[in-house]
Amino acid sequence: MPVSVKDEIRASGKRMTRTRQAVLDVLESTKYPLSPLELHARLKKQGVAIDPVTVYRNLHALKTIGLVKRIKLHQEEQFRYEMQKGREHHHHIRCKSCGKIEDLLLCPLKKLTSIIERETRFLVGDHSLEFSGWCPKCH
Amino acid sequence: MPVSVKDEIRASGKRMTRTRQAVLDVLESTKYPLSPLELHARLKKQGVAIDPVTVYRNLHALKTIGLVKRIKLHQEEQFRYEMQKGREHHHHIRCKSCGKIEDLLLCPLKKLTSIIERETRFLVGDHSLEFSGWCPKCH
DNA sequence: GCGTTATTTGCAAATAAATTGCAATAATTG
DNA sequence: CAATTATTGCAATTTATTTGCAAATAACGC
Repeated sequence: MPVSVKDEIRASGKRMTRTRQAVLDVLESTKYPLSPLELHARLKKQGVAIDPVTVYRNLHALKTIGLVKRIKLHQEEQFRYEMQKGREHHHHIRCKSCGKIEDLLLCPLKKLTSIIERETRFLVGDHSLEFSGWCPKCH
Repeated sequence: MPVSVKDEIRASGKRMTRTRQAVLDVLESTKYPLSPLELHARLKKQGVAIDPVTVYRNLHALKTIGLVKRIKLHQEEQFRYEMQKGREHHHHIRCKSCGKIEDLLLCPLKKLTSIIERETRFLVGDHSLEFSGWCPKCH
């Protein structure tokens, strides 16, 4: 049987709360990574009473468990979060004009790790790749 | 004859000042991108009297002209700046443990633009790629 | 060189994103 | 249902960055 999100939270010693569930629901239903304050704004619009600090803390907690991933797009000032559980490895493209963000499912980098490890003597753990340009509406 | 940095600054209507020169000198002599406050700390250590705000403003101005590039590594909170003029297209690798940053001269992405443009209907302008892992000292 | 003018600088203050302390609240366990 | 421990909200703090404004200083013409 599949391990539910709630099970994973409980297994880590954390609890499933009303606000935590609401944060997860928004992340699950959004197709691109959200900043903590964007996420808070959505909850507010839905009528969910929650303090911005609580959003920050929940995202941090969920990241610690590995349920969500924190990313920073290289033109932006804030962090963004997206669901990690059940999602394929992917990257993003962001419109320089309107800021629209989309997922990219391709990844040309899987074969590259050994080359980089040989060149730099680093042990490679992760990578981030981001494209930017202009979305269909903006060009 | 080659166009000097000072020429480019003058050509844009800006001026070459003592502090601007000092900021450029540090950027030219550093092999990895610096945050504004790191850069300010180096100047201070060198005995250059300069306000942090002036570092910020100079970096902004130099970026506007295209002499320097502003980047954000995806694990970090602050922006970093590096010389752009005369530098090859490159990416970075950052140690998850000590934060050490190195340049990577390879770029496997040049051929990918057309595939992404077809898939997303974005017009691709730029990309950023970053690896993270553990540097030789940290593993 | 000297004065004029527009850019640049330093200081103080303002923003914006994220974090922390603490008392009150709410979710689990027995 | 009571006891324990995680979580929440609020206020305050920290960190990175930006802005307003008066004083300082490059650059240009004479």
